[in-house]
Amino acid sequence: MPPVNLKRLAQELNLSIATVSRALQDSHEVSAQTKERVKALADALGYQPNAYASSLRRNISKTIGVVIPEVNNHFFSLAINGIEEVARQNGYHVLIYLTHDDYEREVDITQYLTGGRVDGLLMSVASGSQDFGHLQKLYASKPAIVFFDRVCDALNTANVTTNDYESGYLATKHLLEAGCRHIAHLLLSGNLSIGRMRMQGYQAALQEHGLPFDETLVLTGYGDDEQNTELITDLLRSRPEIDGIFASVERLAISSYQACHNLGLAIPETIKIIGFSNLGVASLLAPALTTITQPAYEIGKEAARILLRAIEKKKPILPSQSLTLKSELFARKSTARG
Amino acid sequence: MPPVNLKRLAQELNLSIATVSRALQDSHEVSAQTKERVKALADALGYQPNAYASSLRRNISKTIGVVIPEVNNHFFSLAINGIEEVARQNGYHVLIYLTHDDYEREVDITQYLTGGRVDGLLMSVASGSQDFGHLQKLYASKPAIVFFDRVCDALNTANVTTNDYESGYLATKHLLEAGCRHIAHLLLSGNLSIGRMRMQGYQAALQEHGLPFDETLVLTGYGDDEQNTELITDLLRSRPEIDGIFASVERLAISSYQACHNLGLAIPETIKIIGFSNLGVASLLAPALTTITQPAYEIGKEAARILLRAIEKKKPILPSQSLTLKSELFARKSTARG
DNA sequence: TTTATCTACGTAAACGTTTGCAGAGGTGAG
DNA sequence: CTCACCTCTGCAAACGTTTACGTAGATAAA
Repeated sequence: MPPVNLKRLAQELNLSIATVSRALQDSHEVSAQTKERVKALADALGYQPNAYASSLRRNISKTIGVVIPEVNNHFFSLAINGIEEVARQNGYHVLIYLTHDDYEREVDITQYLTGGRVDGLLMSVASGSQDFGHLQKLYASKPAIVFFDRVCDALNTANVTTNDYESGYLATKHLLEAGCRHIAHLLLSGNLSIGRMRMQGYQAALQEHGLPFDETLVLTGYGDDEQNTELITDLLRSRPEIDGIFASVERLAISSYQACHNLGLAIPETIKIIGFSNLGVASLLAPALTTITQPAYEIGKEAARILLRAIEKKKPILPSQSLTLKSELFARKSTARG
Repeated sequence: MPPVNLKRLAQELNLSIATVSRALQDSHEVSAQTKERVKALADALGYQPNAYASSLRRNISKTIGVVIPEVNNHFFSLAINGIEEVARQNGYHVLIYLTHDDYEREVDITQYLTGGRVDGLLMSVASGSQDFGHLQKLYASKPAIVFFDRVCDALNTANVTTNDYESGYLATKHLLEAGCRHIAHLLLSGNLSIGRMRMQGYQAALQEHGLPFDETLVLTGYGDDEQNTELITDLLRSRPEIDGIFASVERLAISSYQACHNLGLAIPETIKIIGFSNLGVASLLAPALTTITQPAYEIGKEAARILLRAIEKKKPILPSQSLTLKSELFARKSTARG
């Protein structure tokens, strides 16, 4: 059985390939009658245009790439949800790449993507990244890029983030008002602007309460959860005065719980914990975890919208299109006053 | 600046396009010296082959599609992790599509995919699907398909699943041995073989303990979590004799917790709960949730391996290549003896 | 009548790659 | 010297689309 492509349709209808192609695109250059005939046969034979031929010819792939550290994380999975939603509504396909917070992988991936495979890119930078040379190369090579959450300041494009400074400030203030005086701050990387912002909020709140900023209370975690639990356990053991933890990442909040369990520290009596998290079951934890929750789904949607709009209009993305959404603080048991 | 493609390289090197193409593929038909020259320039100019031209010509896209109900679910996000891992190692790209357990969307998506956009497909069927006509059409249209977890028996291909009958049996038995006598079973769809298997295991365990199978204790949930919580709350209110819940899906286990909280039912004292789940924080819940945990990451990896092997060898996938991995039961507080 | 305009279709080139075939030049055997 | 063979390279077609351009016929304006 011959494949069902334009040529096949054209032959069966005694038309030229051009006319068939135009008919399927509802071109005004084709008579209504012919359009009918073409569409009827196309439906009957189940014609599906060859995406690669079309992409090649038009230099448009109707595909976007999503490059993120991990997917097994509520923030990112919700973001993907939003991205996929918007993409689908606009007839775009979504390619997914995971960096596992590894710099090397991120470099590899960005290289694949310079081939025009995608029309645009949504990205959240790996915490392990130090320089952004690979991103600049990628940026120069064409596709529109929008960063979300973990942004890269070095590129002249739009970012979709949350009010990280304010959130860091409020989280810390929340702990202070609950009575904490020695607050540890856990984060993944000091290189990312997102981490710096939260850190600055943390410092501002401390200062406002007349407390010194103690560098040794800042812990930078790795990718591996067990390793992080280990690190946090060590920190808590060696610094028994710590009475509050501000975790900048969901995973570190969980590891903190584990560490406290290990050491038999009572939450919130002897130590209070607040963390960035999109964990749906935060309220069901023992004890319920106080969270700063980012609107992950909306972030994904907005980032995708900015990207697709730029692609469709063939206009470059301007930093002025950046968006800042608000996170929300849900006070729960883990930071209740002793 | 002219684009950097084969033509450009050929011109600068005074070679033909054909020779350049062959050189980059390490063809034995090109002299070592020429290969060197070509590769050097390609590197220098940052040449990236046009994926669409290549796909068009070779009729191979080096891309697989992943069609799943949702991504905000630990089982699927871990599976994606495994899939992406294997795909990347083999130079494949991963397109992702979410059905949100909606039949219509699944039909739409399968239609996109009949265009030769992907070389193969990994799929977990939407719980809302009733007939599989769309899948049969898709199957007929070419690409290799491997189902995982939520399989479609109607197609003559390989499935990667877990020991669902056994798991359903063991979960129920676990509750029975903990003292439960009125066990509700929550699931998403009775149409999927996976649901039927677990249900049969549930029934077998009941029978073994001389207990009758009570249809009214079986609850079929929807997509929306709040709605499910509502349903479960109603069930528990109207049937106070229920002293055990076997949730066939992570989300239903969580909703069960919510329902118990709403009603002030003590877990595990008055009611015990076990659920299929890949929730990392299961042990941190109040109380810690007894789970049957599927090896989601391995499932993703194995499914991807079977698929890619078939693609590379251009051989059809046989049902005999199906794999059954083992789930593990983690007994925790939520099913402890009163 | 001629000329212009419009409609509906066809011709052919182009997108960038891969690959069958041919051929030029060199080497070795008879 | 001839013939065969091997090495390296080029020519050109093909993959399935899209689209600039051309054109035949019809209609309308002059």
